[in-house]
Amino acid sequence: MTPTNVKTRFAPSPTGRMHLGNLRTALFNALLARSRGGRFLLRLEDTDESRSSGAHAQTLMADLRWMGLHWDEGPEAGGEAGPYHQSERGAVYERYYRALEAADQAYPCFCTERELELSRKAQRAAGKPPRYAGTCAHLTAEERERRRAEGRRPTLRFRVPAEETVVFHDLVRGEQRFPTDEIGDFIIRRADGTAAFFFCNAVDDALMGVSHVLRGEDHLTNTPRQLLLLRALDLPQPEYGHINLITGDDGAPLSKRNGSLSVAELREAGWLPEAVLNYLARLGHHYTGEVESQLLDLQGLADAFRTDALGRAPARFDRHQLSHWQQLAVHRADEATLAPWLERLDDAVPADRRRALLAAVRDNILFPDDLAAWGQRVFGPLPALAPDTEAVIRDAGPAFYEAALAELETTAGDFPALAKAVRKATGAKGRQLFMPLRAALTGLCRGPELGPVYALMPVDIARCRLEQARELAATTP
RNA sequence: GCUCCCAUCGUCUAGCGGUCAGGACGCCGCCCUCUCAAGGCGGAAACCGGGGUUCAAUUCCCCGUGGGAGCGCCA
Repeated sequence: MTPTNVKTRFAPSPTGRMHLGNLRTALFNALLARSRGGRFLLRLEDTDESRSSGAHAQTLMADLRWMGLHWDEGPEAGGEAGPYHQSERGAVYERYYRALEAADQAYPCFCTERELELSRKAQRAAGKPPRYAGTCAHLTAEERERRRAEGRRPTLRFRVPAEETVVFHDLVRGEQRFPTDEIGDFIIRRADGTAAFFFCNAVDDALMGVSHVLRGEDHLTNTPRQLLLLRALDLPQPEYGHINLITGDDGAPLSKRNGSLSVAELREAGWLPEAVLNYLARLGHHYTGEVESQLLDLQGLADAFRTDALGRAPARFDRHQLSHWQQLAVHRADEATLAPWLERLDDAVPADRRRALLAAVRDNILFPDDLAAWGQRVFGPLPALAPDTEAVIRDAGPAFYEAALAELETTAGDFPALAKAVRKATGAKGRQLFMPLRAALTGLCRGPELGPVYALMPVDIARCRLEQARELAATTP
C-alpha cells in the first residue's frame, strides 16, 4: 500500500457524552483514512470554556479507544501540528486574524449580543432571513476608538464578498452552489478573544494537513463560510463530504429522546464494539456483495469503504438490526472479549465454572445480563415458571420425574445417560423426553443444548428441580 | 421567512432511460435438530403525489407534499 497524504479528522467538542451520531462520524473518518493508507487525526474543539471540560475530553478519548478507533495524531498521540486542543491555539490564530484585518477582510464589531438578538428578531418579524445588518462594517477609526473608550470589547467579523458564488464538490452530494449574498458577515473571534467555530474549525483543518472531512449534513450550509475564510487566508481547502442524518423511531434526528445511546450506555449494557461498528458502518454506507452481511473487523470495514457508496437519505437507527450484529459478534468473540461478562456473574456461580457456563450458553445469549440469568438458572433458585412450562411439566406426569430422580445419582453430570435411563424407564423419546427435562431443570421450554448445562448443574440443585417438578406434575391447574 | 439537503419493501440499501426493481436484516415456511440459536433452501414485502420530456421514466425536468439542515459571541 503506497503512503498517501490522506488525513481525516474527528473534531468533537468535549461538552458531553459521545453519542451514536458522533461515533458514526468518527468511524467514517477513521475508515476513510484507513481505506487509503492515510492518517486519522483527533482534535478537541474546546474554545467554548463554559461548556467544555477536561473530564469530557478524557471520556471521549476513552470511548474512542474502547471502540478501537485509535487516532494517529492528536492529544496523547502527538504530531507535528499541535496543540490539538483548540483552547491552546490562540497564538496560532493571532497571525491569521491580523492578516484578515490588515486586508480589511475582517473588522471589529461592537454590537452586543442583545442588540444582535433584537436585530434578528426584527428581521424575522419582517419575513426576512436573519443576517448581520452591517452596523459596524464601515466604522471610521475614530468611531472604533470611541467605542473602545466606552468600554466596549468587540468581536471580529469576517467580511463576506458580495455578488459571488461559492461552488464546491461535496464528496456525498456532488456540486454545491451558494451565492455569497445569502451569507451575512459572521463572527470569527469572540469578544473575550477566543476563536469562533467557523474560523478555527477551518483554519485548523488547513494547518493540520487535513485532506478529507466527513461530517454531519448540518454543516453543509456552513461550508461556503469556511471556504471563503480559507481562500482569504490562502490556505488549502479540504474535500468535504456531508454524510446522511441518522434518525430515531419517529423520523426526527437521533437524540436521547428517541433512542440514541451514549457509548457509555452501550458499554454498560454489554454491546460489543465490533457489533456497534459493523452496524454503524452500514448506516449510511453501502457494503456490496459478500461483505454486506459479514461481520468485519475495522480493517475489513475500511478495505471496502468508498466515498461513492455513502448514502444521502436519512437512515433510521434500528435496535433490531443492531442486535443482529451483536449476535454475530458474540458468536465470534474470543474468551478475552467476553471476560468482563464473567466478572459480572454473581457469587452463586463458582469461579471455576464460569468459563464452562459461558461455553454452554454462548450460542443463546446476547448480553452479560443474559449470561447472568443463565448463571442463576444453573446455580441459583429458579424464577416463577411460565404457564407453558408448567403445562409441559404436568403433561409429563409425576412418574416421569420419579424415574428421573431414581437415576440421578448414577448419572450425575452425564445428560445422555440420564436421558437414556429415563427413556428406558418411561418409554418417552424425542421431544416428549427432552422437553419435560428441559422444563424441570431450567424452567424454560427453550434454550441451549441441555448436555453441557446439566453437566454444570450441581447434583443437589438438579435433584431439587426434579423434586419440584414431580410435585407440580401431581397437581391440577 | 429565505436558502440548501433528502424521498425505493417494516428497517438498511442496489439502481444512474428498457431490469419478472436486486441484496441484507427482520418476518413466514421447509431442511437440520430435544427446544432456542446457528447453518442451508424457499416465500411474502417497496419506487410519496401530480404534471412534463420521451417510443419508453423508479431513473431526466417542473410543481406539490412530507422529512431535515443552516441563517448563534454552540459546534
